[in-house]
Amino acid sequence: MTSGFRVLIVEDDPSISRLLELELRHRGMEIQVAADGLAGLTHAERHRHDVILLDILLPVMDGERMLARLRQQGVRTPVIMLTARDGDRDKIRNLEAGADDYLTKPYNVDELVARIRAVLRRVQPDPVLRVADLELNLATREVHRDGAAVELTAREYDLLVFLAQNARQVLSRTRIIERIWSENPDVDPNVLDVYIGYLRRKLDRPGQPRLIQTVRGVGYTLRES
Amino acid sequence: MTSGFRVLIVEDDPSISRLLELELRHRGMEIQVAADGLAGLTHAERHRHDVILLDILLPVMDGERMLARLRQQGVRTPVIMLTARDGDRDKIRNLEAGADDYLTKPYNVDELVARIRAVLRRVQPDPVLRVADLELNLATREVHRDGAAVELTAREYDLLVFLAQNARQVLSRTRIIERIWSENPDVDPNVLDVYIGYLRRKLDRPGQPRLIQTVRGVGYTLRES
DNA sequence: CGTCCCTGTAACAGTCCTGTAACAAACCCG
DNA sequence: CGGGTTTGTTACAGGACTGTTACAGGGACG
Repeated sequence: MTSGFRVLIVEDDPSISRLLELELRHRGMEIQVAADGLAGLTHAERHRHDVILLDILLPVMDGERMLARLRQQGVRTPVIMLTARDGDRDKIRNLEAGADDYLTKPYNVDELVARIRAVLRRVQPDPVLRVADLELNLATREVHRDGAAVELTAREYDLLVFLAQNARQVLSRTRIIERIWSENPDVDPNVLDVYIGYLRRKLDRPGQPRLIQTVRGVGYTLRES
Repeated sequence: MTSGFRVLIVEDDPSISRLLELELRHRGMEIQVAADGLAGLTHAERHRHDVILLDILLPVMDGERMLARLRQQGVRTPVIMLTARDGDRDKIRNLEAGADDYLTKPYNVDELVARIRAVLRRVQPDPVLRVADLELNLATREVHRDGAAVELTAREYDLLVFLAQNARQVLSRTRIIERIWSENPDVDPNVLDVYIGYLRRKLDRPGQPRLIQTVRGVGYTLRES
């Protein structure tokens, strides 16, 4: 599977980019789209992608120049060129500019996916939930805060996952308790405060902003600032 | 976290729609079913759904036409196409008509649920209430005035939301108190003035027009000028 | 069968919100 | 202009809500 991969599509024809977007998203990838070379460059600099699909013919800044700039700035994200042209000369130029592969029109989606996989040649990453500098590996149940491993008990972990899955949302005390203590829905509600306390003690280092915020009279929320 | 979502299924084969209905309802979603495109269109126009599952092959009006009409009328509800066909041509056409994802037969319910969640996650922006330069994020309970974050207590927030939900309307003092102090309906009515004062102190910067207006002898109203 | 650690309860401490009260200001109307 | 009514402001005490710690029971595991 290819799920979890972040793909940047730089393509000015919406009917093509939209199709690619849908297809790749359908296969579980996260997609961003840029409609010209400059926007693509900005995107690529600001975010980390696993692969970039780059059309040659683009307004504002063409694919070749964009690629050249990108490499010049040390961005090594693999690039697959999308092109109508099929001449050897162009292929050579693209590869010299730092492309990793290319695909000629008309695009066959299955072939494209195969090439993406080939280019990545990476193991499927575990599903990871990230909020600020918190990382929850949902496959291994490992937890890291600011790179440091954190050991959690089952209850603590479930609670943290629920908070992280609803990051930024304010979750009411009752909703959290219903969800995390569903086997025994009328536990002493104070147990929630206790476990929030456990999590804070394990997650927050003095000096860092505290990750779990109290919203007095309502509940709790997990957020950055 | 799919509970509470409203799903419209447009599918003419009862054995399929019934199965989907049971499965999704079992997961806590609210289901409506329409058996042809025209009925589906009517449903979709009359009610608000969180996602529409749309079969391509339908009597009376096929899925593509229904989708096109829907989009034409400005309905932006996410649509997942259910289809037996798997050709690129069809995909392109659906995409252009405004579909958000698709699923090919035979349907796997878990996959369908995953796609529903994905679509909801992608599409659903936080519900935000805007009045003039005031922004209330009802999901995160964040409040901004003219871009600046404002910290409110629970009572203050509830009061402001009520005012904002009825912006421009003049709300009588009794109505506000009945609503916001419903647990204890015979508080000293002065408490309302006090809390209006708190809100003004936090929301208004000297120089800005004051957001909450007094309507003497009646109550208060939230409006622009 | 024993140990260890997780879990939930309980009791207490601390914080911050809330509503009251008293007074000041603004407004209305004669 | 002046009295009366309505609204605004401030200070404050009580209390609701949250945080913390200690501990007993019980389950998992060897």
